[in-house]
Amino acid sequence: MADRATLRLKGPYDLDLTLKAIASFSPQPAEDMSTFRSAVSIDGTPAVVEVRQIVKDPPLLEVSGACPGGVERLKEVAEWMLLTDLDLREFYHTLTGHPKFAPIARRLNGLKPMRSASLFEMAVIAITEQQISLTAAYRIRLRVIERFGERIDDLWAFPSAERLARASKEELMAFGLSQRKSEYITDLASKVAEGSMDLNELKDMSDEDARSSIISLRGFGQWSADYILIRGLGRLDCAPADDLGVRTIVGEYLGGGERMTPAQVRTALEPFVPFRGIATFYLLVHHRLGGRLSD
DNA sequence: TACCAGGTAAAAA
DNA sequence: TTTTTACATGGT
Repeated sequence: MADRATLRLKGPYDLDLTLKAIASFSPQPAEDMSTFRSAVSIDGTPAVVEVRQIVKDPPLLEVSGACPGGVERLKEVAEWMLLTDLDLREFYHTLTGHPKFAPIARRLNGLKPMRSASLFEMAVIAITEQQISLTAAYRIRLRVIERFGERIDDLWAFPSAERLARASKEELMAFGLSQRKSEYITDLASKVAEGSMDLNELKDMSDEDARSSIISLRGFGQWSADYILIRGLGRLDCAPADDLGVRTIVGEYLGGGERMTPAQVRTALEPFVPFRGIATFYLLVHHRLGGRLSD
C-alpha cells in the first residue's frame, strides 16, 4: 500500500533515457528501465522510493513508496537524486551549433545526471573506485553492502557511517579493499558518525570550498573531490580532468582521438563553462550507449 | 601470464 | 621540491 505524489518539471526530461544511461555505467544493469527504484535512508530508517514518468512532455513524474515520514519525504529524496530543479534548456542553448555536441545533445534530449542519496555513500564509492576498474570496485562494494547494509524488499540500503565505523580494518580487507582504502573508509565513517565531519555542509558550499573540504580528508585527492562534486552533489561544472575515462572520451570527441593529458582536458573543456561536468557526462553516455547519432 | 583499469599517500631521490 | 612506489580485484 504505497502513497503517491506527483512532480512537475521545468524543461525536458526523459527518465527512461536517464535510467538507461546510468545503467550503462554499471556492470550489472537493472532489468526494468522504466521505473527508478532505490533503497534510501530516511532519518536512519530504510525505505524504498519509486519514480515513474507518467507524461513525457511536459514532464510529469509519480513518486511512490511507504515511508514513516510520508511520501513527501520520498518526494524530497527523488527531487534531490533526479535533479528535478535543473532546467536543461540553458545547457542545450550553450551547445547550439557546436559541430560535435549539438547532435549528441539532440540524441540525448532529456538526459540528466543522477545524484547519490547520501554523500557518505558517494564518498565511499569514490574510494573504492580509485585506481581499479569500475567492475572490480563494484564487486568489492557488493560484498561490503551485503555484509553491513540493510535489506529492504529486493534492494540493499547502503551501510550507515555508524555501522562502517564499527567495522575493523581486517573485516574490510577481507572484501578485497586494500589496507589503505580500508583505513580511508573507517576514518571517514568515524568522523561522520561522531559528527566531526558533516558531509551535508558541502551542499551549501561553492565548488572550490567543497573541493578543499573533501581534499582535507585523508584518502581523497583531486580526482575524488571532483568525482563527488559531480556525482554526489550534481555540480554541473565539475569534471575530474585527471580521470582516465574523461581523458579518453574528451580526447576522442574534442581532440585528435588520442587520450589527453589532464592539462589538455582542462583546455578542451574551457568553452563549456559553466557546464563542463554535464558536458563530459553527455560524452560518456553517448559513447556508452553506442556512440552513433542515427537512432 | 602480464597488464591495465575512471588514484593516493608515503617513501625516496 | 619532484619523482617513484605499493596497493587490491577483475577482465582480457
